[in-house]
Amino acid sequence: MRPLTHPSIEHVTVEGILHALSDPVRATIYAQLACADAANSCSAFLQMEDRCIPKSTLSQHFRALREAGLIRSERRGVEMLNTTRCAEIEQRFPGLLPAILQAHAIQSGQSKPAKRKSAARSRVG
Amino acid sequence: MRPLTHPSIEHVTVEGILHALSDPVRATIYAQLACADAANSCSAFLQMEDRCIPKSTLSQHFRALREAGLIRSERRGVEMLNTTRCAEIEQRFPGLLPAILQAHAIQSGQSKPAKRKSAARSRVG
DNA sequence: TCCATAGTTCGCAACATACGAACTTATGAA
DNA sequence: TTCATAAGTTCGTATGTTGCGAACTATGGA
Repeated sequence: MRPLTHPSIEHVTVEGILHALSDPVRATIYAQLACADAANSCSAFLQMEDRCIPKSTLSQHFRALREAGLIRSERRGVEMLNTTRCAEIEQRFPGLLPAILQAHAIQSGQSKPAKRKSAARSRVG
Repeated sequence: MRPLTHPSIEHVTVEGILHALSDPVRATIYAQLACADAANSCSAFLQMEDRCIPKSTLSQHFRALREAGLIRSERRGVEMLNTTRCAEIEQRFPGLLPAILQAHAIQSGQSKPAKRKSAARSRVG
């Protein structure tokens, strides 16, 4: 079992970030991590939106996010705590992650402003 | 030969956009189209940054961009004119494309601010 | 018509992904 | 220590995706 590897922020690439987040499962995981207060374990995502993800697949997804530089994972006893590297990436690629997260929110309809009197494409931003 | 198909803006997805732009060749093509005044033909990209792209590969890349909703292509005589659908996408996913393009620019070192008085994190990437 | 140019499609090899099975690591109980 | 359990990882394989040369289609001109 090789140890967890995290790229330094210098080695994080735009292509890597986009590719990692172009998968709907990974995008969902990342979005949840991004808006979570505390770190999340992997197994918190075994069931997502009425869908079951196999453990092995989930492991690969976390590795993809980790190797893209999007999250940081550390072993904590028997489980793993995952946190986003938002701040670092924001510094390197300002505005990139917020824009992607917001786009995902818009697409999934989470960003409806609760009241839409004139349907004027009012989004979260 | 099937006719060119363009998804309606409603069917454009974030995942599709991210996946399309996660390829460095496509990202470069898109960036060039985005900052071009006039529409570009496909063959304008047969040679990019000291690298030759086969015609068939280029065709696939353009199809990928088209089907992701990123560009619009129309036959113009013997060639094809490609333009970005920036405005539509900006309306649907505000800020997404500018952020991605800027991130690519930062990564490729194109976005050095011309003056960097304190050498503040000004690395090529 | 024939020819040249600009792109597309086909076919195959190489690479990537999903997932069950088997494995490693950590923790607690006997 | 040994067994059991839980959380993740790695392996093997079936299935998808991608890159590219060869053959094809469509348009315009002589």
